[in-house]
Amino acid sequence: MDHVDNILKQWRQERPDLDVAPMGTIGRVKRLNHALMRAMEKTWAKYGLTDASFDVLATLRREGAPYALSPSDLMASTMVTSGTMTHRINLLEKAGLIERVKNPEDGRGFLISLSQRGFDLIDEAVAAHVETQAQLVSGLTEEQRAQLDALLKQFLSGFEQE
Amino acid sequence: MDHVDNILKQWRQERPDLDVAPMGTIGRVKRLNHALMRAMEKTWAKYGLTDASFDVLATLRREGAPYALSPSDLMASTMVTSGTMTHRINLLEKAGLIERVKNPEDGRGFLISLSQRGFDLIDEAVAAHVETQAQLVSGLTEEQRAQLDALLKQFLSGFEQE
DNA sequence: GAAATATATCTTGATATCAAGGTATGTAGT
DNA sequence: ACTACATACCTTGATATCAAGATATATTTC
Repeated sequence: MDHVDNILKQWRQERPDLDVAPMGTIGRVKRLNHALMRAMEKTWAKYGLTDASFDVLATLRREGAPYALSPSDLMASTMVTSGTMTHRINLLEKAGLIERVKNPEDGRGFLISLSQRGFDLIDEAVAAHVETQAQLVSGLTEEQRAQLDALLKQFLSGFEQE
Repeated sequence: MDHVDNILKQWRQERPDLDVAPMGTIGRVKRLNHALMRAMEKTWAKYGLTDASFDVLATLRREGAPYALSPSDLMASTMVTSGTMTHRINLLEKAGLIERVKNPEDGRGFLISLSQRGFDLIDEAVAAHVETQAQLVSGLTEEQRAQLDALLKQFLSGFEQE
């Protein structure tokens, strides 16, 4: 009987006409996401990073050499709007972790490129981050984690690239 | 091969020293939450509500008569800070959907109580919301949804009430 | 090659959130 | 009853986000 079970019980009492089973699943996804984010923020903070800045640096780092993407690519990968991405890039540029360079193939745009400092920082931070994540999933067996993964993937497939 | 699979593939190429399997699971929770929230916001907006305002009104509604809780109770239920809850209550009070009444049992505090308009609105909105949620989980069979539910519950149990 | 349309990015203005700290009331220990 | 501490809520200041719209460059159509 967890928090979400209690919510469903209340609704069944008050509104027996509604089928609230999906609310349980969706509610748990929301609460779980919230708890995971809060936990991961602590690790990011140790490197002076936030969800937002880690996200951008990590996206550039895992892309491989030469560690550069356009703002549009970054937006697509991180699910934020253009205004938000501009803001993130401005902050990271001011911090010297990335650089804006003119896109030689498209005069309208830029490429966002990891600086050496940005590379070094994210390479260290991601190792700590992975360790934190391992800790966070340690309540599940490897088999359960894989099973959860498969279900989440199917659930997500209904929303991506449509 | 979804978006998250691609991220993991990139990391395995660039940082084969890291075990990124947990990142896949956690990443899917994040993306799924994002997609679900965006979809549900559309329904809330039809009733002039947001995630925040729906959350408060629904918490009061499902509590049952007399549909009143203290701000502290609401904070505990909705995982936000006191400043955020004060702000939410101010907005809902201004909209005439809730009322602040002095807590007769504790001079420091208030009770937040659903107004008649608030009750009518949330009662209608929650029906539409449940319908939206049914639509959102329709990509899973009932059995899969129940299985996902069980795994999420176990995952969450490591974070709640500790 | 001119006009119409599409795309890439940035700007603006509004909002929600959080962390930290403030004030008032309640509770416990002596 | 007096002191110390705890609790409940609000205020303040900073930040991240989004939606809508602006500007500049590309691309397509005729």
